[in-house]
Amino acid sequence: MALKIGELSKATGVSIRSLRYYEKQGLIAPARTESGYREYHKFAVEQVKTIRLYLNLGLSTEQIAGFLHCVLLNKEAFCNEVLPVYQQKLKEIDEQIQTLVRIRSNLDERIQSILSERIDNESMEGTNDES
Amino acid sequence: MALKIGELSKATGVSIRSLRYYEKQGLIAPARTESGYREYHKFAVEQVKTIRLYLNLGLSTEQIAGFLHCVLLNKEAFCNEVLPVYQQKLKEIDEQIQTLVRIRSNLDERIQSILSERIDNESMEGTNDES
DNA sequence: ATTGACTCTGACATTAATGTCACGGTCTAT
DNA sequence: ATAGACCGTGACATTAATGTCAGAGTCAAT
Repeated sequence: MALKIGELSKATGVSIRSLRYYEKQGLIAPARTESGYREYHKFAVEQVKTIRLYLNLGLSTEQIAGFLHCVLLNKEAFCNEVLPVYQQKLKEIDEQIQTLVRIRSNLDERIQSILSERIDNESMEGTNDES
Repeated sequence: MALKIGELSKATGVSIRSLRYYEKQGLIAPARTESGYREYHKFAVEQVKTIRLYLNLGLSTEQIAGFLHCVLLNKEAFCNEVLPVYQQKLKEIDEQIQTLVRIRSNLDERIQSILSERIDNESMEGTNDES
């Protein structure tokens, strides 16, 4: 009935290394056999998939730890810790997008500038570069 | 006439630590006094600002090293190494933006979902959460 | 000559999640 | 009981640019 770590890894596609890491970060707390092996209950599969879901949203293990115990039992809307984390993350992502878009524009202008200068000089041959 | 590293740092706003790092990465090669002090010529101010410009475009010191010697002497359009780096970076940035936009949408949906569920339950008091 | 400001090098820290390795114990099938 | 597959912990590596510290040498002004 209980899963060993290798079985959970295969069932979830998450590496053993990462499962141990999640445990150290307080995201999952398997029982132990007498000999020290981790024993995951079958719900752990869903639990790990939930952790992956939040990690894929760009949340840190620390942030996830702040509400995971609640969302595993309730709908997100019932967990007061979730909304502020989402809103904070949304803000960060908007800032990152803004930065990237600004860089993108700059880069694009430079590329267009180079291309147009090359077209201008396409008629004349014999130019060189790369000192 | 020559600048010491502290003077160049003040003139450019770049930390001494970073100036030494740029040197190690092959971006700038100051002369040395007999006693081992770095001696920058006055053009180094512009050179460092150029380095900062490219770093702010998100290029790595390694990428910058690939064309810096050329762009310090010519217009970008004359340096064949520049365009492929720009195009590669543009591609990466577009991918990053796509990823962020996708996460943003997901996050936004979740926030809206939480908010609407809360509005739905606004009339009924006495609910609780945070097991 | 001494002090204070400056410089040198080398090293360790930072971030976050994951990979990988070493060494040793456990379990299972034969 | 023994081989082979599995598991345990702990440690180091990864990335990239920068901060910071320690210990030592240099320079300029007094």
